[in-house]
Amino acid sequence: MARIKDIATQSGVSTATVSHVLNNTGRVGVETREKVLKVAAELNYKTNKIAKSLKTQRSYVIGVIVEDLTVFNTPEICDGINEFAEEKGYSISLVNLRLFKRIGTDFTKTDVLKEMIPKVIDQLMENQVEGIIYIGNHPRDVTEDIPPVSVPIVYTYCYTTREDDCSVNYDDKSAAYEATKYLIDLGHEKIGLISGLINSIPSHDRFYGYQTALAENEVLFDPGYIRTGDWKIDSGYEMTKELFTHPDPPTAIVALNDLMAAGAIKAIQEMGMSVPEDVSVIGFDNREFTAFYSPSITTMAIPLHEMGEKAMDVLFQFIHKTGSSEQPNGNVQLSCTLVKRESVKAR
Amino acid sequence: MARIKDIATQSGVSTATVSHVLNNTGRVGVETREKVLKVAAELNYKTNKIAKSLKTQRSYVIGVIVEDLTVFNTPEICDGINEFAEEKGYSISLVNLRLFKRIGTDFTKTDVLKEMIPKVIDQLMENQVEGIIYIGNHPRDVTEDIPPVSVPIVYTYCYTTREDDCSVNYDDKSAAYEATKYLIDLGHEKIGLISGLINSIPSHDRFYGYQTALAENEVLFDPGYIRTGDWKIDSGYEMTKELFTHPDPPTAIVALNDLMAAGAIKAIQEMGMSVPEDVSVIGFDNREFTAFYSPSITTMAIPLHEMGEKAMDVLFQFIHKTGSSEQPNGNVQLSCTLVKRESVKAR
DNA sequence: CTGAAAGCGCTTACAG
DNA sequence: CTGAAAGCGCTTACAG
Repeated sequence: MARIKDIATQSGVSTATVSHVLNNTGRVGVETREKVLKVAAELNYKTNKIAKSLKTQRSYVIGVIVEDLTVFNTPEICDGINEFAEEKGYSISLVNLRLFKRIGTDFTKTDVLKEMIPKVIDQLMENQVEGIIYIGNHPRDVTEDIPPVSVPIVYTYCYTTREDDCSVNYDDKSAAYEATKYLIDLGHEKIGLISGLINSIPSHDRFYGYQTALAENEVLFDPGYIRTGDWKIDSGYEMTKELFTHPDPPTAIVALNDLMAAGAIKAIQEMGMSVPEDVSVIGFDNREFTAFYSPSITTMAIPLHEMGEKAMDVLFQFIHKTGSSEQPNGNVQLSCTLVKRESVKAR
Repeated sequence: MARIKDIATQSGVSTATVSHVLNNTGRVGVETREKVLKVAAELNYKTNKIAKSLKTQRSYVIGVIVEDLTVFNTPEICDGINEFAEEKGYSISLVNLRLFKRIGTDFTKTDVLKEMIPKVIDQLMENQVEGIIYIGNHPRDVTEDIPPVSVPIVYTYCYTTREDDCSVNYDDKSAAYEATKYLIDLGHEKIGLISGLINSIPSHDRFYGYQTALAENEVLFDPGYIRTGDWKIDSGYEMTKELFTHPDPPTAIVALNDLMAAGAIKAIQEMGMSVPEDVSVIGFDNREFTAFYSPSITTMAIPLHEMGEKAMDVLFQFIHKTGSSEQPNGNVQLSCTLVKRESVKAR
């Protein structure tokens, strides 16, 4: 590998001058400049960024910690980070906790997390990252799991209550409101809701959005239309069967994720009814399969790509501390988008 | 950030000695050692790996170039790389070409690739990566798209004909053979095949596997049972309808990917038949949705995780050049696994 | 067992 | 406009 010193000797100037022409800093005579550039090209010179980083104390790398790369939300968030980082000239050091494979979806097992996180943060710090983005698998408070860090850290698809730290998420309440409102506007008044696990924040917020939509549009709230699932397909199936024991069964169902929506559709079809002719079903997450399902499933798309971009944007602002007062903080919320497909029909 | 020099002054020894105790190199007196360790802990010392790398000329980082992180195969391959890299103490610098978003699935537009690849490889080289793994989106020859690199590079989910370079892939022929054989063993003799685009290597190899299975089991090959789709769901639907214009229509269909299998199921159901009661359907890829589909789809799982691990393993061997003769090379092929679900039934 | 010194490949005041 | 020199934070022969 050619070094600056090689260019210097071959072009008969000092390393200082070579550095200046390579970085366009300082005034260098035009012929000196050309000579140096020519030699650099001949030698196929590539900057040693390790050396440069050491001297300048800037690495231009950010650490991205993902709880699990193979969970559906993560690649697209990462993609957004990549896009923005590429623009800004940052490299990504990726750490994959592989959490799902290690502990499944049981986030009460945070001892595993508590043990891993400090280690991977240390690693990242040793590699001199300028900031960290932490991508969760499920929206929840991770403040207890993640120790304070001496570089900026922004959380996405999870959040922190730590002051000065920033998270970027999506707006669950509005999303559920919009989904419910969509059904109401289509003439539905008996709208079943299949919630996820009750101890989860999305379940709470989405339920709130559902209720608000009913209230604001003067549709009576009937607790008999509410069931609690566990996010898995089978619970959507079972809760739907239960919903249809109601004397005046729903004409539409909002499932709080796509898997339960698929379960709901299966149950409805099994009961001899058809989606959307007899019952409309709407999901949440816009998982890939919803487009392939038969019928294709109307669902709320989470702005994953935008969350990644925004997270990187916020991190970038932290790193380059723009005017002290404009410092971003708290929880940024991006909007979801309704993706209309075949599983919903006007009443 | 505390430096070795800080530890040295505070514990009254030289930086050389501090370095020795921190790295367990050289003999250091036990009380000196303890003193140094104590001070290091007090100062919350973290190695500056940038400085260490510069001196030792080893970065312990490998570059992972993915054609598109959001395409289904990529996260799981990455996950395998992560697992192995973590064990071996390597960091991952992730570069996402975002190819699908840039050019879709038209790999004839390789000019975009040809322009991007040298750039990202240069970046990686400037960051002093010790090796590179390139993850394709579709099995194809990428030799023309990727210039020679001065560090080891291994390809996965794509391959190269460049000598000394190594690719790791899965065995398409055996996989298709096994899928077809499975149907034959269940008593099927009229087995339709819906191929992907004809210019693709997987289409070729899988067709070969299908034919071999028929031949070896003395099932007559009927070209009337063969249709060519384009990997998309609609083509599976349409080709299935065509297959059923055959005077003696198939009792089972092998679709060369899961999307076309989903299309096939849809078509079969629409024609008033049932899967698997009337027709069995088998897919390829084990996409996530196949488990949620109704009926759930029997399919061939590609060993993505293992491919990632193996790629990292091979790269690791290149980096640490174990005995010259054992150098891995050529195309490593891993086996697929049949995932049995509801869409197939004995005849 | 321990330390002084050189050097990895860069950048950057500073002097001329 | 150009160069000599110091230094970023480490490691590692080498000498003692």
